[in-house]
Amino acid sequence: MTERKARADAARNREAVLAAADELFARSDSPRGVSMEQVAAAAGVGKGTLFRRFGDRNGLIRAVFAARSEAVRAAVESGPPPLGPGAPARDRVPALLDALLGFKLDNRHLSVALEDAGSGSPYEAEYYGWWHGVVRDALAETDAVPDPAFAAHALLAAVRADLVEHLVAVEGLSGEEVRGRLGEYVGKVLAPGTIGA
Amino acid sequence: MTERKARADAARNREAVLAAADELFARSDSPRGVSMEQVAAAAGVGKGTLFRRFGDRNGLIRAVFAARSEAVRAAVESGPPPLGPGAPARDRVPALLDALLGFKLDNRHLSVALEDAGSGSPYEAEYYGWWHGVVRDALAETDAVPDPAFAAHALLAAVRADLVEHLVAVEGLSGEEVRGRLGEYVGKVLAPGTIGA
DNA sequence: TACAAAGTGGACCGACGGTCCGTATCGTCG
DNA sequence: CGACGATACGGACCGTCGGTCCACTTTGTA
Repeated sequence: MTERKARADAARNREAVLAAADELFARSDSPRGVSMEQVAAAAGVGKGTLFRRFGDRNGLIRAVFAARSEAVRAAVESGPPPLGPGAPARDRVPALLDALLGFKLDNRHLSVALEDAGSGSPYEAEYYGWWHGVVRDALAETDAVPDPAFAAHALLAAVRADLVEHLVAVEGLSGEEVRGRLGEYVGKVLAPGTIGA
Repeated sequence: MTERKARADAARNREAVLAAADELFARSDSPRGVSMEQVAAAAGVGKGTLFRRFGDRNGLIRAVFAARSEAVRAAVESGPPPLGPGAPARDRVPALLDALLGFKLDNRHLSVALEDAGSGSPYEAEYYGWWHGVVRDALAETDAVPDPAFAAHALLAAVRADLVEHLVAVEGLSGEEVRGRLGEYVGKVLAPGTIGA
């Protein structure tokens, strides 16, 4: 029964890796540009350690991403309205999407890395299911849309990391401009009006 | 000035490669599962030939994709309404998206391969720009939406290959169900109603 | 202090994308 | 028809990367 205490160096290394990876992904232009070996080196850790802790490349990316998104998640789950629970759904849906967009803008490279198909479908990632659930439920409350589950998918697709990246990097929109466009679009989807065919 | 005639074997090989790749991508579950070497072998061709003709893996995928989508493209550019030109924009937008969705349903694996971030952003692919232009212009005619360019991006995002794949393979929807959901959603976006906040 | 569990790191492996170049094939022209 | 140059071929070869493995070190316990 006496359980051994977790080793201190393990935790320290975990943090070091997370920090190093975060840094590297943020710096690099393409997610593919950062190799596991680089991350290991930057963290001052052996490759073996890295794989032991995170399983594979994907696991590492997910872990970094999870750490980064802690704050938004908390804000959505227990923060003040309209982002947090309690606000009228009509206000909350745009707030949710705006928050997610903001996060992707702030963590573009990391998000692209996560959504890279090479890392398995983004739709399998735990974070996606979570967002989808939140948006779907809020959407359902509004009655604005015939199929909240599908609409949630469609709206979330509008803030896909590579699309955001494209809008900013290629089309030259500023973050604020993208937010504005998205807000209008979401407004249109939520607008009262003919439903169905 | 007398130009040499192109060699016959070159053209033949090109077709063989295209066919083999098409076949392999369709069969394989994950695009990553098909290697250039496999394609070369299946086409009865050396690896060097393959890279010479298509530049790199990406080029090959794009070429296969282009060949496959010839038909839809023609239907959109010069086919009968509502898919082809001439139909009222309000009818054409749903038709366009439905056609694109249908294509992705029929060529799921290939589409996933093309949109794989490893193959550069899908937004850089020539085919995306083309679709975006068509949808944007049709959308602009409807006056249903404040920013046709953004709305086109958002609507196209709703039929991203990996999302479609997820809906079918994980959520278990049939192709027809997805079409129905998408149709409703597009209808909502196009519906007359409050614009903006 | 001694001992074992937990953790470490880097050599190693197989696979893959991409290059290179000696060789075979095709079209042309005398 | 024969020979020649351009063109294309193909597979050996290379560098890199994700992932594995295991001899060795560190940590906590008694």
